[in-house]
Amino acid sequence: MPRYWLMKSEPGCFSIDDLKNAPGGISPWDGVRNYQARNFMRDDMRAGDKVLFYHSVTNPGVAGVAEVVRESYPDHTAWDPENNHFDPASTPESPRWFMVDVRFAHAFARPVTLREIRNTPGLEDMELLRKGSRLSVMPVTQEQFEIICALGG
DNA sequence: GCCAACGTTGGC
DNA sequence: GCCAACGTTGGC
Repeated sequence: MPRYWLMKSEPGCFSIDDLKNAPGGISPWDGVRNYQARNFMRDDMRAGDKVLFYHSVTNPGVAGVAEVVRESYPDHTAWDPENNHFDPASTPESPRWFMVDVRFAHAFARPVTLREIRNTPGLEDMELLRKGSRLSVMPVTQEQFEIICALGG
């Protein structure tokens, strides 16, 4: 049974086009430094799960769809002092942060904006819309996933 | 265990 | 740039 997620990224940092242009359209989803988001990736994501790729900050909205192709493994960027997401508390012997690999599936012809999500019946319960929500990795229902794909064309 | 201070996220 | 909301840290 495939399952469904929404993952946020600032397009200035990593956009859906960056994923599309990565080798094989595959990239690690690194840099997550929030325990709840980490737990979703580490404990619950399975290869084959579908992902709504959400662009935050600049024209916030869902830009397209990706798929989980590798289940969780340690996020080595946490071990690199030169990396923005360096965390000295994480070590190769005892990794604190984990990531998955995702593969580009497709980009929506028309991004589904946050405003549109807010105004579409059937999407009002999305975690994304919860006031103050900052989760960067969150589950969505199959119904929510399909409504957004239909809006995206 | 409490909670104030701080840094970050992210919409607008 | 502003600021509300949140998560983490660290003193006590």
